[in-house]
Amino acid sequence: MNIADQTFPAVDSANEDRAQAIRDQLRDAIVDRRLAPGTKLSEGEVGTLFDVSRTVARAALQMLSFEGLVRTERNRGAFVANPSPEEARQVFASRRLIEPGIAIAAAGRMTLAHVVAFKTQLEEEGRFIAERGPSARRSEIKASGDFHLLLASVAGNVILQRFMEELVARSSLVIALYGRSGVSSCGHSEHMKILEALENGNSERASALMLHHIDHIEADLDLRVRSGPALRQALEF
Amino acid sequence: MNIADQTFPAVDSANEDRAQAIRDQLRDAIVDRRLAPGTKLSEGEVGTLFDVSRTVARAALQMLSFEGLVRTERNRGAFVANPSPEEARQVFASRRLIEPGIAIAAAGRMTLAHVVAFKTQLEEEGRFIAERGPSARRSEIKASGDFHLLLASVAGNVILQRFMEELVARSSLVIALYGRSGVSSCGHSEHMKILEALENGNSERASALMLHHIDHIEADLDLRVRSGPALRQALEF
DNA sequence: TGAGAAAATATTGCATACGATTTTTGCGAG
DNA sequence: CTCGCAAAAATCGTATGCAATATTTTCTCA
Repeated sequence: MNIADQTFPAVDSANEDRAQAIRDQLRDAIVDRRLAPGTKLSEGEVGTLFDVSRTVARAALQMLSFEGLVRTERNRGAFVANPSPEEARQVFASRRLIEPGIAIAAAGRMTLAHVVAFKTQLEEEGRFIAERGPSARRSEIKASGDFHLLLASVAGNVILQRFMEELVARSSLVIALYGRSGVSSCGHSEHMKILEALENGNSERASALMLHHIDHIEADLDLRVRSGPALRQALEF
Repeated sequence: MNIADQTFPAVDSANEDRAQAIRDQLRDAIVDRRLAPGTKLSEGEVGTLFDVSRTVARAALQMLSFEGLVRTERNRGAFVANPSPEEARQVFASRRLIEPGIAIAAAGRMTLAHVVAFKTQLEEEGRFIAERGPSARRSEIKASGDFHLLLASVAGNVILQRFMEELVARSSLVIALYGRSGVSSCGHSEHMKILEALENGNSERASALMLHHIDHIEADLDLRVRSGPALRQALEF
């Protein structure tokens, strides 16, 4: 249940910015659902948990707020974001607009090292799908997102890479809230097909496959407004 | 004229977050070049200037840092960003990817009110072009960006809208650094043509015009590495 | 017993304090 | 006069304190 313990030792970033390290750990926790949407993240609690003052905890929360992973209300505090169906649609609309282009850019820059990295990534992704249990499930969600982030890094545009980081993180949140089944196994094969197109330098095909892939992910969502979450949300739960 | 007015009431902004207000003012100052790239923005100075403590000044600078408008170095402070030619290319590559899609989305959502807003915007834009003097020049740059932001707000995707806010702001910085001529007068006529296509619901044409428009803006840049700026940058100027 | 008010408690927003790091200044040697 | 180095000043990173706001608990009274 302890968020700090579960994640990396974070030895490397000890020297670096502490707020950023906390941000990263909290983001991981949000993305793979150890922190449920709506959960309150009080400055004091985060601070004591990571053994820093409220000042730096606050900075970390502010970063997450910029990324849309946390919603902050004045004088009330920070909460893990609870994206509405409309927000969910906008997340995927944004991805449909951006990711096909990223796939094209990446196709033109693939090196052997990139191919190896993708293969490693997909292998890990497959391993988590094979495993059972909630922990593997979480790792699977994360790995699935990592495929898209790897692609963005290959594309070589740091601005788009950052946009994708935000979109992938928010997608995880959306899937956590509105996901129907584990589309992931299906997604895995689509990832492999995309890699194949990238390897062949077939940018058009990679782009088209990516578009379909995003459509499939979104199609698995149930974005009808449900009384359950809405009620809970209204009650600030 | 002001996009914020168009979308939110934003009247209680004074009551709201002060850091955000400072962020907005600093961003305006950066975007229309009252603050030159490389200028140091010390927390204390910003704080006294806006009559707040360093805490909130720091928060404002952190926000600008996320948007890529200022670069912060640990233990050294915040500086108005000084984008490299490579960063400049990435900004425009991102815009080429996103804005045609935004134009298509906007074309499908244009209302009469939107058309009126655009007409008002373009009229103002034209007024600044006609005027002379550095002040009008600055207003012209800002107005030109506002056209793109207005389009993004019409598209109705708040995520993409935020991305565009960042990209437009960074573009202003890039144009300030690498702009050759005032392409703006040419840009103005292109804006008008885009609006025409939007009015007619011709989304394909609006999208294509937008792509060319971005190309034209970028074509006006001189992105060759020059000894002057590079040297100055190396010397932390 | 239940509803509403009032007090107690918790949490945030912001300012300030202090050690750490960087930058500038002052000064003497070459 | 310039260079190098040490002291001083400035600036940053972070903790903490206080007032304002929100939340919870308790108490009162119908």
